[in-house]
Amino acid sequence: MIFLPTLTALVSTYQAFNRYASEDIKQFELTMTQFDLIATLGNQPAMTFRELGKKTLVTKGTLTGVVERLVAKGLLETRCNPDDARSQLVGLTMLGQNLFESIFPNHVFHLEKAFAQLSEAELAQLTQLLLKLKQSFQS
Amino acid sequence: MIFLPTLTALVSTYQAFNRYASEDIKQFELTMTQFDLIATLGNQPAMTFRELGKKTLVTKGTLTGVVERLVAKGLLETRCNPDDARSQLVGLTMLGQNLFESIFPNHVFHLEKAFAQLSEAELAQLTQLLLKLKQSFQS
DNA sequence: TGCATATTGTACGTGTTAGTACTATATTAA
DNA sequence: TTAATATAGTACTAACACGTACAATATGCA
Repeated sequence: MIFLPTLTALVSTYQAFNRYASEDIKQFELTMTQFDLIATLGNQPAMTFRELGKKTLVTKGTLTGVVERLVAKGLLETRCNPDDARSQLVGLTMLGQNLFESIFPNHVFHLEKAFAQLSEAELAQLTQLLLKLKQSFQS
Repeated sequence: MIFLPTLTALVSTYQAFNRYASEDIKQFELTMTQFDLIATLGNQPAMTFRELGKKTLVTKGTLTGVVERLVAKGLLETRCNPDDARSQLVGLTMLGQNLFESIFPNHVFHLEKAFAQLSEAELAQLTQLLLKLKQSFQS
């Protein structure tokens, strides 16, 4: 059970990040997942559900609902994919693009403040150790 | 945005852990959160909702439902707290205790296999860096 | 071509998850 | 002792999250 402190640290840090980021995003009436989609689509050409899900780490079943709500808010729009009739392309509307531009830099700055407490070397090491652990879980 | 790789690593490693652990636990018809409660209550005297929530990092609103389902399965039981009429004590039933004893060691071993890919020094360092980051999010 | 197989996204069910409001009970201090 | 305040747990709502099943479409190969 020597790994228990590490496991607890992983889970509690993830939760702390979620709370920290959520608080900032809440003022825009968006959830974390919704913001993640907006951020991923910002300054990018429209992409398929599959690509969007891969980039945001959101599974396709969840994605349907989240996109639905963002379309209802007028922030996203979908259209048929001319290259594949099974799939659709999702992209920001003008409104979504404007929102992205007005809130994204501030949110990045908010996150930067937290991460800045770690040096670049520490960030690199943390990333490397996390990815090594992730590998272990996937093999 | 130098922190982005670290953030992605944090989120994806957390998700990878969840999948890795869930797969093992699914065979017992339990969810991760349910198992977490069983594991926390194993070999322990009954505790209040508050204590249980604190140890498992589950908020009280969520806890009500999770405990409800475990009581329905006959794995947990609640009783009044003689020291405080507002609260209840939650503990394992005999069935829950038996289940705990039969599955907990195997699950620990399953987790150990993954964490064993990192040395003790790496685990310590990872823990330290994660906690430092967590601190940043909380201040 | 035509069939077997894989992929895309939706529908649906169960179970968290967080937040807010609420009731009941404890605690504190005037 | 009473009034103000804090705490424990429940009720409820909205939104994720994941798995499975499904229909429509693509793709591979015989």
